[in-house]
Amino acid sequence: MKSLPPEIEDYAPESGSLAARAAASAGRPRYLDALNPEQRAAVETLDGPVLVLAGAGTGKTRALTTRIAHILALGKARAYEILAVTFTNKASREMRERVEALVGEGAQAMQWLGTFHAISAKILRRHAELVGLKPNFSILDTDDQIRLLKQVLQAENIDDKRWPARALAMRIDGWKNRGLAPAQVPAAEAESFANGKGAALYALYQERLKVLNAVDFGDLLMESLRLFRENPDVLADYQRRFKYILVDEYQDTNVAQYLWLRLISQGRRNVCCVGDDDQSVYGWRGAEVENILRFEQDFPGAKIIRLERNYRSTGHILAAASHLISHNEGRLGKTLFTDGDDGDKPTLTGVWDSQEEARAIGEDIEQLGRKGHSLEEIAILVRASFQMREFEERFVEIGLPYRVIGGPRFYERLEIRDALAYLRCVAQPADDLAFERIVNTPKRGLGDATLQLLHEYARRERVPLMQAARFLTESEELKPKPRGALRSLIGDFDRWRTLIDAKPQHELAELVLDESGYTEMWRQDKTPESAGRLDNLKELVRAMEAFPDLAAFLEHVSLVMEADSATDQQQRVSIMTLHGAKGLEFETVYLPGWEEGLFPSQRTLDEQGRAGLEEERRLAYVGLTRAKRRAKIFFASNRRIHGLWQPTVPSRFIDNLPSGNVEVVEAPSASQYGSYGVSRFANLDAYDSDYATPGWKRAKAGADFARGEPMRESRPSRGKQPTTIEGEVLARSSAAARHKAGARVFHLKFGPGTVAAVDGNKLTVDFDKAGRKMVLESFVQAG
DNA sequence: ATTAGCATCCTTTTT
DNA sequence: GGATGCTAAT
Repeated sequence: MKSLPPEIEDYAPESGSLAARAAASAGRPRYLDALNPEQRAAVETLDGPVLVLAGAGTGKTRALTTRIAHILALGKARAYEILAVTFTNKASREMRERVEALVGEGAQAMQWLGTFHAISAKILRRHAELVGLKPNFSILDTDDQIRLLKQVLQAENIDDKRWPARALAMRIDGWKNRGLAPAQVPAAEAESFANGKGAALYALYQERLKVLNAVDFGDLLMESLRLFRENPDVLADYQRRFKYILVDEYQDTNVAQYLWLRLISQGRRNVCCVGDDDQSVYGWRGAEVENILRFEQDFPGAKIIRLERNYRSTGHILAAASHLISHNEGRLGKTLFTDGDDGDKPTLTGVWDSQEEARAIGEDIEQLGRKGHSLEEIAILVRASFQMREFEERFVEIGLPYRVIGGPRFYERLEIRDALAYLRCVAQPADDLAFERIVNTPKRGLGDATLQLLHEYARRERVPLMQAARFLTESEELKPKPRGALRSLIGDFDRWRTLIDAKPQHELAELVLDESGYTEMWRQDKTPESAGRLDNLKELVRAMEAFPDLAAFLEHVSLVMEADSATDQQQRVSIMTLHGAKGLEFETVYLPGWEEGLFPSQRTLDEQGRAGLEEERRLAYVGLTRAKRRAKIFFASNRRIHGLWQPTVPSRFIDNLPSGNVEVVEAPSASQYGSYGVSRFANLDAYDSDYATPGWKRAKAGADFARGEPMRESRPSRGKQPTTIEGEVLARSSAAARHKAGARVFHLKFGPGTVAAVDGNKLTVDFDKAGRKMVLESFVQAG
């Protein structure tokens, strides 16, 4: 077996060393003074499994980073003997920075600090051959993954209209999240795709990945799991190596990650997981709250430490958030408290539509700005990214500087992906997906026909496309023109490849992009974006300088798809999704779009039922607890969905707020826009009554009425709701109860039709005019 | 082989 | 209302 490199360059005092003893004898180290008793327990309880339940704003990261510093200071382990896993790149960067702040350069040696995916990739590269890969395997992103699946579907003659590659990708991801190899997929689920071919397609896809010497995100976990299971000696080595293991955001781990962690921690069992069950918001991508709820069973003898003292928010905000989240069942339960002021009550404002919402929030922010508040301390947190546009448009109009966080990412841009495909072809000649992407970009006269030929040959001879191309240019099978183009392309790649070791990677990249004609292509392009694209390419080349070599850069790119080089000094308001806001805090937080269907998301409700509702509520909790001093909730009575204006109903989460801690506020200068919708809420007396007052109900009924077709079948009438949870309607329109085969329905776009089949929330409908379509149940009304 | 025009899908959330 | 992917026309 392959032994691990020695890493002797890292220094940390041996446990018995002078330095360690000096530190110990100096009494309590200074960094412990900054902690409260619970945090200190989280830091000092080093041996055995520990679960730290850290509520929002309770100093979780501080506890975690101090714990690392403590381990290092006591000499219990060296930096490279600590495994510290986070969920996002953002979190691991922050952790590294903060450990560095505590222990200085020592943090540099934390080479096992990173995301589950990054660490898995690192391990996998060291032992690639044991799982049938070469050490330079490519990591495919979602886009590549779908393109590959498309090919698999095509090869199997499966209609990818009826069975879209995207849907298959989601299923496969789901299986991988649950740690299921193709053979382990439950029969019932395997059946459910393409008439029972689900698992078989999964298996074929895995085969293709191996041929391509590639893995997808899920494989990073799956393959390292397999590596550990099939090679106990390798596993034992890592078990021995990691003297202390820390896991951040434990509530977000999926089954595969849990299994991975359990394997790797069985050695010394010094595992410390930090998390908050109330902030578990990634269930949709396989996170299992159960993991954290079950911790004590999984790690017998575990100590549980609760951090409940909140340092972030004022009293009313905390009260509102706590009351909201108390509507969830299945919590471990924490009671956050603060010694601080009550502060301002969170506000609740109703507006006519989403445009007025943007207008009102824009004005409110301007007002704060005039009062001297920093825009950096203001954020707008939305449920879904399409909500952002309205704010952007409005803010551009009024000249309010803003920044969208988590928007289209640098490495997802077309030109960047193309450039990377070139580099991947240079570094990893077997990377067919990359090759395919750029064979004809810029245009070289290598179209479908040529590619078809390449594919045939590659398939027959079981070689990568690049090699197929090489052979074909030497035969007579190609017409002269494509043959020449292909030959010169191959020649280029061969030449570039000889330069890998001769030139710094950023210079090589520049050369490749120029010689391939790629930059020229954009220079010729006259569309308005082309200049920006060229800038991005320059930026890419510049970013490469910081890496030791091309391979290291490509690794970084596949795993850390982000780049925020915007280093301007101007203050900006942040616009981001609620998911993206997790872990952040702001003085003032705007929470727009609290409407049924949008938040909670109808889709989540339809697909996940009660678990989905609770997750949405946790998201609301996350949103509220981001606010330090001001939280401002908005809901609109009308919103444009799929280009059509639809009346909306205030979110049930508004009913979950404690009326005593919330203030109902009229939108600033709303009347000038003739918004009669607002006044209803202004009249609502929220002080001495709950929201379930006659006034509130009237307000809601008003929204119903605005729907135009008063109380028709478009919504289930009160009283015979399909599913009820804690007195709440789960799904405003649950398919099962509403439409049966044969029923007449009406669809806004397709018109009247007859239901042919029902599949969960999807209906197959024979429309009178539009023919047979599969539509979401929520888009049709009984008709 | 390339392009323009048309149809269709969609809209969570991310490693 | 918008992007993406396909078909049909050049």
